[in-house]
Amino acid sequence: MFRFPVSLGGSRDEARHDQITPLDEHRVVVDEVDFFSEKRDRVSRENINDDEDEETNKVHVKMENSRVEGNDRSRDVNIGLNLLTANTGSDESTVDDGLSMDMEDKRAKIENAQLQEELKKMKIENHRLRDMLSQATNNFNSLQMQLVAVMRQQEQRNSSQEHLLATEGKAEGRKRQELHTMVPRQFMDLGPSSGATEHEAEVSSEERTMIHSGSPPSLLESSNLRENGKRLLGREESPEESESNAWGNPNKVPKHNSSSSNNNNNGNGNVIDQSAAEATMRKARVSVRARSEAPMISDGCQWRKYGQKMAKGNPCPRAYYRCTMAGACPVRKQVQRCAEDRSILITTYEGNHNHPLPPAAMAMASTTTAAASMLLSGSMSSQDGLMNPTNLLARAILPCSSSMATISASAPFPTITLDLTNSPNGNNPNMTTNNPLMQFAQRPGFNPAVLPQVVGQALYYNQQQSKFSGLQLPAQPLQIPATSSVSESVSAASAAIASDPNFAAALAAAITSIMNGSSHQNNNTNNNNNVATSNGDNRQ
DNA sequence: CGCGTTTGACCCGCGC
DNA sequence: GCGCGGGTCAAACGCG
Repeated sequence: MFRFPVSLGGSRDEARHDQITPLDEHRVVVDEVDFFSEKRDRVSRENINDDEDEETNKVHVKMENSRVEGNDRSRDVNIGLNLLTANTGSDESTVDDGLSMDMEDKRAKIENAQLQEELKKMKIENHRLRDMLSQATNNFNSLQMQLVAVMRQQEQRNSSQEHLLATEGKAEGRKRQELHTMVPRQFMDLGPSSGATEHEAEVSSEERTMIHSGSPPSLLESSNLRENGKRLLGREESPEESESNAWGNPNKVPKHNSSSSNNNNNGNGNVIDQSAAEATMRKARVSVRARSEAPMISDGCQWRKYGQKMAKGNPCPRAYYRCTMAGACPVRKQVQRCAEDRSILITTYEGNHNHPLPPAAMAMASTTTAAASMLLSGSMSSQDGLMNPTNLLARAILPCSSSMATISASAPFPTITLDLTNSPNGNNPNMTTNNPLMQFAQRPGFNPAVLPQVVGQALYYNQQQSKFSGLQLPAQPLQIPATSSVSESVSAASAAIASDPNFAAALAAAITSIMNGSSHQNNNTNNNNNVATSNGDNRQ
C-alpha cells in the first residue's frame, strides 16, 4: 500500500478512527474533506467494484481501515460486527462474543446499508471532485510552467542587460531578439531555452505576452557556423529547424563553449558561464527506469523511431525516438532495456516540446522541463554544483532515495535518473516504507508514465524554493493533501519546501496533491507496470 | 501511396 | 592521428 513516511496521513488516520464509529454523525464531513486521499479512494473503489479480489482487500482493510471491511456485503457478518463494535481496539479482532447475535446481525445489516449508501454518495462526489481536480491540475500545470519561465526570464534580465550593454555585439543581439519576438511560441515551450537567452531577456515583459523560446543566438550562430555542412542543408531550414539542430546535436553544443566564446568573446566571464549553463540546460536529461514489458512507456506524445544502436556493454539495442507531434519538436528520447535486468526499461528524455501538448503528455513535459531547470539552477553558481551530490536536488532527493533518483556525474549530460524499479520485495525494506516515490511506483495500478508529473511538480516546487528561499512562508505541509484547491496545494507545497528542507516531505506533499489525478489515469491502466497503449503510440 | 521502421553508413567527440 | 562509441541520417523496406 501507499503510505507516506511523513505524517501526512496522521490526521487522516485520526479522522478515520472517528469515522469508523457508526454513531459518529460528522463522519461524512470528514470524508468529503478526505476525498483527495488516494488511500481512501482506492479502498472505496476496491470494496465497491472489486469484491472478488478478496486477498487484496484484506490487505487494504488491514492497513487502511477496518470500517470499510464492514461495508463489503460479501464478507462475513461477524467481521462487520467486530469492526463496528470493536474497531477502536485491535483491528484484528475477530472474536465473537456470542451475545445477541440476531440483534447485532440486524444492526450490522443496517449499518452496512447505511455505509453502502454513504459510499455511493462519496463515490459520486469523489468522481465529480476528481474531474474538477484533473481539470484544475491541467490548468495549474500550464500556469506553473509559464510562471517558472517568466521568473527565469526576470531573473536573468538584470544580469543579461548588464552584460549585453557591455557586449560589442549588442545591436546584433537586439536584432535577433526582435526576430524572436516575431515568432510566437506556445506557452508549453518553456524549457531551459525558454527565456534563457540573454538576448531575449532584453525584450520587455510587455512585449512578451507569450513565452518565447529558441536557442540562444550564440548557440544558433555557432551551430549554424558549424553546420555549414551537408547535414543542415539536407534538412528543412526553418528557424525551428535551426533551433532543432541546436537541440538535436547536443554533442555539438559543448563546443560552443569555445565557439560561443568566440562569438561573444568580450572577456566577460559571465557570458561564457551563462552559455555553458544554457548548453547544460539543453543537454539536461531525465532518465526513467521502470519495470515494463512494453517496448516503450506511454507518455502521451507521439514518437518516431529514427535510429537504433547497439550500445556497448548492453546486449539490448538502444532505440532513438523523436517527437512527431510537431514538425520541428526538438524532444528526443532513448529507450533501452537494462543489461542486468531486461524487464527494466530505461527511457531517457531530452529537450522540451515547442508545441501544445495533450494533458497526458504534460506529465513528461513538466518533468523534463523541471529537471532541466533544476539542473541549471543547481549549476548556475558553479559547474561543480551540478555534479556534486551536495547539489540542491541531489541533497533533496538522495537522502531519502539514493537509489531512486540520482544525478549522474559521469554522464556527458547532466542526467536525473528516476529509478522506479525497486520491487516491493526488494532488498531494501526501508526504501519501500520510507520512500514516497517508491511507494507510489509500487502501487498496483502504478503507471510509470505518470510519475514524471509527480516528479515534475516536485521539482518545480523545489526549484521555486530556491527562488523563494528568502520568503518566509507558513509551514503546514501536512495540510496539503486535505486542500481541495490545487492552488492551495501549490502554495502549501511551496510552503512545505520553504519551511522544510527535507525534500522527501515536500515530494510527498506534491505527490499527494496530484495523486487524485494520477490515480485517475491509473484507472485506465493495467495493474502492473506495463503501460497502456491506448493512444497507439507504442510502436517498434 | 504514405507513413513508420530498419539498418548500414556517416559524423562527431573523446581518450589514448 | 587513430580508434572507439554515441548519435544521427537516409535509403530501403514493410505495412495498412
